[in-house]
Amino acid sequence: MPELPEVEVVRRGVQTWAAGRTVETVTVHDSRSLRRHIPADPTRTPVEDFTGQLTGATLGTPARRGKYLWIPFVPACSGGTPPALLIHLGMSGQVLMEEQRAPAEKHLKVTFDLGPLYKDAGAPGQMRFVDQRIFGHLLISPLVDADHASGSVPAVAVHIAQDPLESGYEAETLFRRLRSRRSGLKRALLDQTVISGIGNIYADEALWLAKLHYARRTETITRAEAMRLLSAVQQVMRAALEAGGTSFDSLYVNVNGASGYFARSLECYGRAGQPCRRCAAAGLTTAVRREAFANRSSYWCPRCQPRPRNGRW
DNA sequence: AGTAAATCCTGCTTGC
DNA sequence: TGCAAGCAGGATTTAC
Repeated sequence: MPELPEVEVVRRGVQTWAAGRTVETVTVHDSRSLRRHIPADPTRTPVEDFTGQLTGATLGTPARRGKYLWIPFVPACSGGTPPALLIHLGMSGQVLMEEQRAPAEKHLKVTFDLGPLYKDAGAPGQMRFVDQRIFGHLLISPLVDADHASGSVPAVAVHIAQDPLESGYEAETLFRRLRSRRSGLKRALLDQTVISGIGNIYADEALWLAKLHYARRTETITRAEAMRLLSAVQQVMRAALEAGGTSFDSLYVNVNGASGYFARSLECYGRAGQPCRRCAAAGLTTAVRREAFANRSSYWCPRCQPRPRNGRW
């Protein structure tokens, strides 16, 4: 559920409340949240290696690409580029700042006890990772230079494409990737190696805004359509970010504990059977439709986003 | 090689 | 009332 805007909200929270602090102790309550952590020391278990590397490390400025969030360790005087703590929220992951005395959440997975935050002595003592469905995960990964990156990215995330809110994102790159692919348009939008940060909800919102059908063949996309789609994606995500990251699903809570996605702002997703708002504004009545798609759902307006008929499947 | 389906996981909702 | 099936979905794994 958390997509780019929600992850960015978490990143900002981490920057405010955790950057510059030292990890004093780490407690792993459920090792499944570390299933993707590969020990740097092969004689250690993932939990031992994870806690060992983190204990005593100082957290730097958090960074993000698409739905991937990572916190580089602050380099020690003795040189070498340190790794980063990578956080992926999956669909139900939360990062919470809590007092140590606060009761454990039902789905608490990892607790980080943090040293003082010098700019704010009242900062909560713990950063917690809570995740009901365990699609999220934490790991420690070395940072490497990616050829298209302005900075460095975790080695485990080098395959992730730039996201549409990165400065200098090239619309032409998206156009070329869509044209060279033989697939449906929404499938391509959800492929994080094509463009990153888009999930099921904002994919439907952006397609609605751009008036494109989700199953439109990517190899027939025109340059103008690709530009229109990218603009729609950026518009939807900027609006979400402005709203503070939203989630009608109470599973998603941002780092400050406030709740998530902005349900009222959704124009299309989840509105099956309800009138398309753009059609309604034009005096027409068209019901939003829902169809099964790749183990989930797609929502679209049959008038605004008609299925292509001219052989462009 | 490139695309698509299957899979992981839990809790809420729906149907019989 | 109770149980079972259905649904939600990000990203990796497996299959074609």
